[in-house]
Amino acid sequence: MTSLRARKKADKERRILEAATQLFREQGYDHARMEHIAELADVSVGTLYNYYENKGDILMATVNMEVTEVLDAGETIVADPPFDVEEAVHRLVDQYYDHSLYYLSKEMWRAAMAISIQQPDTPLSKAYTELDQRLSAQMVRLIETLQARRLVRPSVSARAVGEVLFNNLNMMFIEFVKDEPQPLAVLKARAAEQHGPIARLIALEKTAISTLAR
Amino acid sequence: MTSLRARKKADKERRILEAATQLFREQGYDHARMEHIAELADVSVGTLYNYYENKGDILMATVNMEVTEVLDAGETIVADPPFDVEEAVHRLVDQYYDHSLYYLSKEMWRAAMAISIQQPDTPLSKAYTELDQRLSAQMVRLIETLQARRLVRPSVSARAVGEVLFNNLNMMFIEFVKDEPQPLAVLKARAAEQHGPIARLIALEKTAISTLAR
DNA sequence: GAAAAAAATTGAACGAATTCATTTTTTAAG
DNA sequence: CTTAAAAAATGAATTCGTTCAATTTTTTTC
Repeated sequence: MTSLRARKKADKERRILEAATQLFREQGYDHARMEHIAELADVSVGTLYNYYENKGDILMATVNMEVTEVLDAGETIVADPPFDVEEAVHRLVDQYYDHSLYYLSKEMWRAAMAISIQQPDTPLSKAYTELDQRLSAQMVRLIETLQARRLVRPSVSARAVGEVLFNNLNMMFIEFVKDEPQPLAVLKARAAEQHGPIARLIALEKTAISTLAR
Repeated sequence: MTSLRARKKADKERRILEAATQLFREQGYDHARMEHIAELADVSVGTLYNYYENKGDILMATVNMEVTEVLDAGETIVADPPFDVEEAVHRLVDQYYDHSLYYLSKEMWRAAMAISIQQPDTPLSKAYTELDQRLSAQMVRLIETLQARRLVRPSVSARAVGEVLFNNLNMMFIEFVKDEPQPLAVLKARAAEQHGPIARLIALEKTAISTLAR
């Protein structure tokens, strides 16, 4: 049987995360006060620190849940991608992007990315970095799958191309969250402009080489 | 004639920047205390804030000087690149990387990148972002130059490929500074692994297509 | 079920960046 | 050269995240 202590603990951890996430969304990560989070979660400020290392850690817990969802959603596409390289890459990329602002604001993403860079050795930052690596691996697998289906030239290094594409979409996402007014549609359009030419470079089609389009 | 006031001001700004940079290098950005910087620069703490918006702003001033140097150094390579795509890309990338740790520690880079993401609208963060865009444009120009010399397929979009390569090297640099023990040589080797295949994809040579090597 | 041990909670105290009312210095006006 | 206005400098007060000694709650032991 789960002890009273264990139950209380799980309950409090959930309450803290919910309270914090609510405030982060409503007021932004920076404006949210630890005191206020504690109040909402019905614990003392000191208790917050028994559950999370610091304020950023609470944010990272939320962000990691979000990224995990994105990863799962991506799996569906990799399992059965469209029969066209450019189309397949766009589908995966757009799904990442569409998911990204569902739970988290740009300001929350900015804070999370800053934390993952500045404090890379905390457990939840490491978890975040690992999730990123799994997203990258997912893109690599997409290219591999397309290659197995003879849509991508066999001579291409799926690993290199997949990782480069991922790093590119990731960097573009950073620019996107830095630019508060930039709409999602603009991000997608810009990403498409860059991934399109790469996709056509690696595509294996009769028309591929003659239409290595600009 | 420059007024007494203007001279004093310029002198103080320089003193503050030097003091701060020294402490950031010696003790790390995080451990350096504003009080200590003020003391070294021979001004009061309050005065620091008449010259820079906040602690991060002082760091960004140093970092921007560094990036400006990298940009200038890169110009030399773009003006007269090696007659081989892969070689040319590696030269530029390696020069970026070699320069990066000359004045700034990994810890300083981490802080600077975190700041540029989290506070993207301060003047010096915007300047940093603009410098980054100019580095990206430099890579695009390298590809264009190679294309003009018939080393890169004319059908390739220099813009797309250049930007993708830059975003990739930038993202790899972020991973590098996050990973304190990773040596520069490993960063370069990993970057080469990814840029090599891309370079060979866009290279225009008799042997190009048959050696689209993995 | 009482006592001891372990775990969890608490909030006041601390540390460090930042702010701001006051004072000092420099420039401009007469 | 005085004096008023403007600019710059100052450091004490404020803010907010984080720490930690003391207290309370839960579990274990006998």
